[in-house]
Amino acid sequence: MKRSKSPGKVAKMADVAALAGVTIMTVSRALHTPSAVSPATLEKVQEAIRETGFVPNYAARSLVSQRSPIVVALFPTMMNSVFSGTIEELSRQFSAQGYSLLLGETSFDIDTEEKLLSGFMGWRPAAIILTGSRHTEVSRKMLENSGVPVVELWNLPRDPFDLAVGLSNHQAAYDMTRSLHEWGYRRISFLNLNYPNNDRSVDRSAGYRQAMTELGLEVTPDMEISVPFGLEHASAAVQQLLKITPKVDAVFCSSDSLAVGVMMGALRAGLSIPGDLAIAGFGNVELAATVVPSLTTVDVPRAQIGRECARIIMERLRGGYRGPPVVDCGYSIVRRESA
Amino acid sequence: MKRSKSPGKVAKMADVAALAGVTIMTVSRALHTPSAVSPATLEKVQEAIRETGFVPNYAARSLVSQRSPIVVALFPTMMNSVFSGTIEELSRQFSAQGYSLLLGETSFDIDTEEKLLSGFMGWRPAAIILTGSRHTEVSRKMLENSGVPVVELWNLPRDPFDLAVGLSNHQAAYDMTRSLHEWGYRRISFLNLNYPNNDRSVDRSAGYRQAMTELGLEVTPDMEISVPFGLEHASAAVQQLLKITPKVDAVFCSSDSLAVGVMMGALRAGLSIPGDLAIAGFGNVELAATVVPSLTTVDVPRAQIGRECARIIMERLRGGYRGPPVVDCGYSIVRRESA
DNA sequence: CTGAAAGCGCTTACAG
DNA sequence: CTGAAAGCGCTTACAG
Repeated sequence: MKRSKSPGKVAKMADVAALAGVTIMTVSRALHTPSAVSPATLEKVQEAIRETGFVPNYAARSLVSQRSPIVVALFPTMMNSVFSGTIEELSRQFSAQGYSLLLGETSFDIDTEEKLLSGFMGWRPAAIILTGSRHTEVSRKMLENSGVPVVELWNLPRDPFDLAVGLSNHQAAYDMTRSLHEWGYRRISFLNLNYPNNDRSVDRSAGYRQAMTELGLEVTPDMEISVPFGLEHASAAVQQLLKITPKVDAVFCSSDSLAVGVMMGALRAGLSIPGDLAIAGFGNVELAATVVPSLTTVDVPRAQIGRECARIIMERLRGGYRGPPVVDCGYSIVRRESA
Repeated sequence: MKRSKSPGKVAKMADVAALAGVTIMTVSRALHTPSAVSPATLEKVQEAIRETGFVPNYAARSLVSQRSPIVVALFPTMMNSVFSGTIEELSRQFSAQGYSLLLGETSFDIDTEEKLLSGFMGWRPAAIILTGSRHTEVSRKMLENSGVPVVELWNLPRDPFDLAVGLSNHQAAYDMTRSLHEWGYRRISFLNLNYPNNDRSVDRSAGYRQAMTELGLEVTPDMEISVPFGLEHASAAVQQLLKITPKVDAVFCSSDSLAVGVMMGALRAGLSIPGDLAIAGFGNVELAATVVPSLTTVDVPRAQIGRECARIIMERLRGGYRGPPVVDCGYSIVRRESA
């Protein structure tokens, strides 16, 4: 082990100041407003910082300045490239502004969300980003007490807690269902995730149903199938799809992950796609364009959602966000081979 | 907006103490050593905490206690379910111990790693988790100065910076190459990621080469192909594979993501798998078992890596890790339809 | 079982 | 352009 264990010798501002022959005030200024320090002094201080390897202590800084460079962001899962795209962008944007992202994974569960939130609250985050708009009462209380900007992602809530950035899941699902109809499919089934507090799922289901009703297409109870998150569940759902009578000719999946699972299950069952069964997804993840057959899906601007979210938070923190509380990033239908 | 903007009214310990009619010392004790407080007082304090919605300020706590409940973890990408599995487990383990994970994404770049590290250092993390064992000089300096446990994941470095948890990528690639040979393949190509500082890639390539040499199989320069991260690049690599003469009968990919990309490119080119081209991956992500044809791959115990990492860090922090600095979590060859 | 004092490492105002 | 003082919200020792 080449490590020289050296506990306690982490440089603090006083060490830098001593080395540079100034007070800590000057070091602090050299860090924050270098223009307010004479060039010669600045040089000395910077040299001392280099030599000591000094990194300011954020705990001390945020305690006294009453501002925290932390933004909390909670997502249902990180195993999904739909969310990863947004996370990546959020991370990039906030890093550039000097903030760190404290990420949490709720597993689609609002009680887990509450637990994570109460743990993260101790950091007095500058802003809080959540997925969806269903939260426990305790969570709402904490968010309210915090007094910081709260952004709900991925949907357009009628009554946002504070701010929201996303798309109309209802409208997108409605459009995709109508598109499938336009492309000639009539017996359209809907495959969903079975998490009750997932407002995206609920809205997509409603959009699907509204379109089906308007189109005069029947939706029997067996046509709406719900499964847990995970490829194998989606793949297994093909057996349920095959039992529906009369036979369905298309399945619209609430996520690309579900759609790929179904596609693989269908291929394995010897079905031809889209001949025997058309498949549509939601999200337009990287795999959707690559898989064979390529996946028809709803493109969600995940990077843009992250960007807009970061933007309105920064504007709010600087005191002046005057835009609408709910930002619509839109979506688009992408037709490929699977439907 | 139902939000009652209420800046500055976040409860602190003094508010709780006042409400409960005790001093902040007693509140602090009620939080940390409830058994040291009389039942009646404890009850009063807990009631006051509930009423005020008090959450302790971690900045203040960690400043005075000189310990931070933050663990920094840097990964090349979060878009990869191989890493997500480890991240999930790390997050679970550390949450249970009262630590928060500060996650960063290096994009396979050690300069980005350095930048993230210097930003996160200000939190005086309790431990630092990195992927791989190539780091810049500046990073090494910072890690050394920090004096905290550093764990390098995903490989078994001969000379770890401090601690390491992973598997032998060299050995695993060697085994897979020999397995492919055993299964009858002779012209085995290797598809890699083209990031120079990715020690996993380098080791896998070396393992492949060693096996090929031992088996007396030729490796011409065109048989080792490198592409950037991203499905489309892997898919496009099929064109290069087809140009190799004499024809290759198998391609061993340095990750499942690459393998799935190649598989899709091959299917699209009308090749039959494994008849025209056998494919093997590395990682055993969820998709590997589901995709058609299912993917032969190297199973990497990603959750176990996270668990072991958390375990040795916690033991070290409690003063007594006496195990080996490098923990081998092993791997296994999983044969499926693609080879 | 409870409390008074000191102080963690910085930044914020205010002087000079 | 530089510095002396106060204090952020807690925990750590030490008294009682």
